[in-house]
Amino acid sequence: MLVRYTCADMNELATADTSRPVQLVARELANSSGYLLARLGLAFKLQATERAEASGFELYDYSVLAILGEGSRETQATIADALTLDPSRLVALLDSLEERDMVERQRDPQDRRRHVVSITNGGRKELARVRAIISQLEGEFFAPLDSANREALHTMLAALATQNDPRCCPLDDEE
Amino acid sequence: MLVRYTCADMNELATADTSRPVQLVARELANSSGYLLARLGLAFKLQATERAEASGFELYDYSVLAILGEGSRETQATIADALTLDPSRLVALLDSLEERDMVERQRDPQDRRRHVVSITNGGRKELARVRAIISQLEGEFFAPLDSANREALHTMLAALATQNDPRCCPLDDEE
DNA sequence: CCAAATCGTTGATGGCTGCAACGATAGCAC
DNA sequence: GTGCTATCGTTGCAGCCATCAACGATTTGG
Repeated sequence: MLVRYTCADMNELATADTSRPVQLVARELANSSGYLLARLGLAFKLQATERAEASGFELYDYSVLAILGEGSRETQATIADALTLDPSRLVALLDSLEERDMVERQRDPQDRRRHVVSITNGGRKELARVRAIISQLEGEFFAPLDSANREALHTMLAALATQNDPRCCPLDDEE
Repeated sequence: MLVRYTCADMNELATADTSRPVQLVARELANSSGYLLARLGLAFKLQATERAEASGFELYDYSVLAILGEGSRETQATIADALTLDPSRLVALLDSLEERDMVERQRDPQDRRRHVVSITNGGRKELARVRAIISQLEGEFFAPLDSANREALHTMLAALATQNDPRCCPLDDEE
């Protein structure tokens, strides 16, 4: 149940290599929803990374900005936890975002160990930009499904996430 | 659009950390089917890895055995290509599998540069074992969906794969 | 006032990925 | 037949990233 995927592969996929008759994975694997989930998820992430970086973003920037866009979080640890990200990795991300004036770190006067992180106006503008990029990608990626099916798919994914990745879906959610 | 996930995280997820009120990701992200796809795919892969390794397998072993289980491939390159895997990485995998007498490498008499790789009887038995493990995981992972929905989901994933990851789904496929 | 815990940060370490180079072999041109 | 080039599997190397430990600053609790 492998999922590796490289940027080179994405290019290869893009340029549609017709010289060799694309090698197929075992039907046994293609028949596994879990396997498809893993490969599609990785494919989506790589395309998102590609497009985001083409626009000067790191993909993780989007996750962070999206979270802050819905309200400041009390501590950096909460952000890292939501994203299942090592706190030390978050430091570099915030440094980068702060340099570009997209977020602000302020000492919490209540507890001076903490940094309250919040998004800036500039950050909101940039957030809108990346959001549009990702949104566009999503439109292309899910193009094979009509609107009703897309909604059905999302509902099912949310149900799976509720059990398998609670950080994503607590209870309810709607498109 | 981040997807990182560690084994530690999986444990954390397993032990159901109730001390802290699980931090949620932004609704904006949870509402993105692509984001859910990425996170669920990674979650599934990690759980699969965990269980496979608990039984003495490397997860990639399963991919390789599954492919060979449906017929020998002419060259190692075709296997690597199907799995979107660097040929050099495949070498180590096959070495390991060959040591454990699960696969055989034979020089192709037609073209002595090539190795024809095939699965052994022992390999078939081990393949059945891992298959059972993964199958069980899949049952648990997709438990939130009833049988009809699971089938619908698989059909949709297959449709997406046809466009976004042709190596998985050429045209038709059925559970 | 002291000890232990927490928060953000830095630094080091190990593992993995992807790439380049190599020997062996085949195909092709002449 | 003889080079030249391409292909195949393999090996070795080098960069990158995740993970973990440690540290200063600060808070909490006894």
